[in-house]
Amino acid sequence: MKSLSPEQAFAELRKGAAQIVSEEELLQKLRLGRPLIVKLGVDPTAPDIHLGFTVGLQKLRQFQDMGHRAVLIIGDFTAMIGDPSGRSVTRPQLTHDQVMRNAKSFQEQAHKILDPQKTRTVFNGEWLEMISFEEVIRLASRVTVQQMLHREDFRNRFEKGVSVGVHEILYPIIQGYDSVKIMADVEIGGTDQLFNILVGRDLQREQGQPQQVGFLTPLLEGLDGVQKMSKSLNNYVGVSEAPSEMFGKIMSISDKLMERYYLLLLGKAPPPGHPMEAKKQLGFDLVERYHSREEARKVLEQFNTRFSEKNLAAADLPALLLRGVERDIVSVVQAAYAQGFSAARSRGDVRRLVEQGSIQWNGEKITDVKAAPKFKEDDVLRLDKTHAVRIGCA
RNA sequence: GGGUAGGUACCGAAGUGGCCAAACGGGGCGGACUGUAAAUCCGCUGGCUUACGCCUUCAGUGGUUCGAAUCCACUCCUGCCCA
Repeated sequence: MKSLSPEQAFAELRKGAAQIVSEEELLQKLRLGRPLIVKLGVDPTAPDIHLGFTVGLQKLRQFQDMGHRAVLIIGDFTAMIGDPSGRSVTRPQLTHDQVMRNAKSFQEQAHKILDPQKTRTVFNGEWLEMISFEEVIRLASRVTVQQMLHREDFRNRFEKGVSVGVHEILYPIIQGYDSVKIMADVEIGGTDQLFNILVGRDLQREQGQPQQVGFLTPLLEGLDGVQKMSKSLNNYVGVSEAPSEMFGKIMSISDKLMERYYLLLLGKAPPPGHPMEAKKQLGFDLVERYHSREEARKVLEQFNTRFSEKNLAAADLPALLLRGVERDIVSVVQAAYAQGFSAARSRGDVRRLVEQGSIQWNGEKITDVKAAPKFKEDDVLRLDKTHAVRIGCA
């Protein structure tokens, strides 16, 4: 990979890009023959990296493999503001403590994709914490309110009468300043980052630096297939999720969405054949990538036993210990969610599940909330479509 | 700072003294049908309770009242217009 000509490298990099600002400039930079400084920023507003963010990370890795210098910027400072991009409401601001906790796990997860040896990680609080207000004003004078209002997210809010905080208006400037600080040649970001990246270019020019190239990757839709994948919408797949969950979430996406995932995550089209088979393959590949081939095999096998053959008895299920649990069905189911899946369900909620026929004991439906089956070891208790437990020694 | 309109459950939005745990829509959850797909149909959607019922909730605090999401006072927050 190292001996690519600039043109070849450019052609490789361009694959999977939504937009490059500008293509000519990127090519020129590649022709310089020196390692480029490639920036990818992330605000550790949540402790998990999800598949959506891996799109940019993978692109960064590609640059890295070509001998360029990857700089991962952890926005410990900016996370406290919250990127307003694409948001219809102001983000909650986080405390420094929360941010630092998130940053740590974030870095670990990013290294699943990046080459840790060759990645420079910096925190933007390093320079932003000591910036003077005078400097801020000077930077702010580079951007106009009109420019900000051209952004769809701000404009929408403005027109709908939803508040837009001044700190949010400052956000792109701060992000742009990061580019100045690390002298970025390229900044990678989702298409929603266009504006922020352009501000970075402005600020660099003002400082007499060469302007960074904006490298925009497509935004990956979340599990709902509509909105972009994000933690706050709870439509994400985290890279450090358990294999079975990761696989399960992939199996639940629509066929249409599967095509997007193939394209953006694996860089290819789904294989021909039954969409379900293609989806299993996708799930397998992703589990293999973020866990191991072994885990992927196991999870696929489990899925086939559990869902394709519907053989709950032979499936690998979390154990439920009944010691100290009231034996009425509602209590048992409630304990099963809590023990097996650390998912709390209220009694009323569980009662509803029972009444609506979701609960099965060894394949037998239980719809009476007053039932108290005589559970014995190895009994299988189905909780809902995707959750079941096996009774353990009591 | 002045004027004015608002703050209701996950979100949007009704309700303006008892019939309100609060219409309706979205989302979510469960079921049927499937391929943990889509579409469709049915049900559920504050907590505790087998149930009668009880408890907590309509920005916050304190009042009025037999009774308040609804009335009054003050406080906090937001939009719009003016300065």
